[in-house]
Amino acid sequence: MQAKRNFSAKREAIYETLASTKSHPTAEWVYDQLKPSIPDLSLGTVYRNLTVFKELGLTKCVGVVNGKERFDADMSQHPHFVCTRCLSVIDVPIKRNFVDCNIYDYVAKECGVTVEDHNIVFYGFCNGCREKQDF
Amino acid sequence: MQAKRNFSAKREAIYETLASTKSHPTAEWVYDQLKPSIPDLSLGTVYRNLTVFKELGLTKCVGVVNGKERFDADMSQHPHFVCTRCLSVIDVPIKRNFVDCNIYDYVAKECGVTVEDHNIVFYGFCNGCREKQDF
DNA sequence: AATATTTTGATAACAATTACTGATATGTTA
DNA sequence: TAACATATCAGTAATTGTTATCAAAATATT
Repeated sequence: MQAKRNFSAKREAIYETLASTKSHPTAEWVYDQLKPSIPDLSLGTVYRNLTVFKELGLTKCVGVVNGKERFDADMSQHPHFVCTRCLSVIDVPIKRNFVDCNIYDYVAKECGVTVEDHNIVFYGFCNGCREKQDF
Repeated sequence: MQAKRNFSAKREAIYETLASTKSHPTAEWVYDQLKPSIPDLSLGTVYRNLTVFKELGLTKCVGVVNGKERFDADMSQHPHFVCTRCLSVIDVPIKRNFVDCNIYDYVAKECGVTVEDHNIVFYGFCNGCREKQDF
């Protein structure tokens, strides 16, 4: 369990909303979730705090889907699947990492760079979308 | 060698610009490259044709870096490295694919989806950026 | 040549995100 | 407690990458 942070009520609410979903939401989705219970919440505040969380290493961006940044509070290294039909983003559960330090070293050597992180995204369509449509 | 396509002069020029660079440029970079030799080129035309190429399967988007879409005419499956300092995008050369059909099957089964494509991106800093700055 | 189709430049529209500003809340110090 | 400094915020304006519109120009077709 993480030590209590002295976040403002709104910052805490934004973080909790992000931490309690696996939907990898957009900033606007977080805003829409909280607006009913926090009527004076501003969309700018959501954006501002998502940036704060990124700086604090509490969240990361899992990519830009259809022009919208998608956020994740699950900082464990795991790939994602993006349904190119409904644009949902799904965690790919892994037993152990697809990508290990050897690959970082390989990329470092091949490209003449220092590797700090990586991101794996699969694309396709989810079963919900297959049922709805014929391909 | 690819058969001659009956592309318009501008479409051809845009494609050639993209095909002859490994910089994974933005739409605007392509525009800036061509503007001197094609003074009446419009930025909209570049965007329009980049979309056409995507539909024709001639190019793909390698991701969105700092809010800008980065394009690649190299359709072979290969990972990319993004320097988070200078935002350059570098091809990672591979002998054989990191990700094979077995992994597609694995993701399909674990997530209940159909996998059509994937994208691997490494992040870090390139040697140029290391030399310029102390970290 | 007459007509249809494609492509284009210029511009406006759009949408996601960021910047700004003054107000409010919170923390600190004495 | 009061006085001050700092952090956070709402509301709005500005910015920016991208897309849509539309009439003109180029090209293809008959």
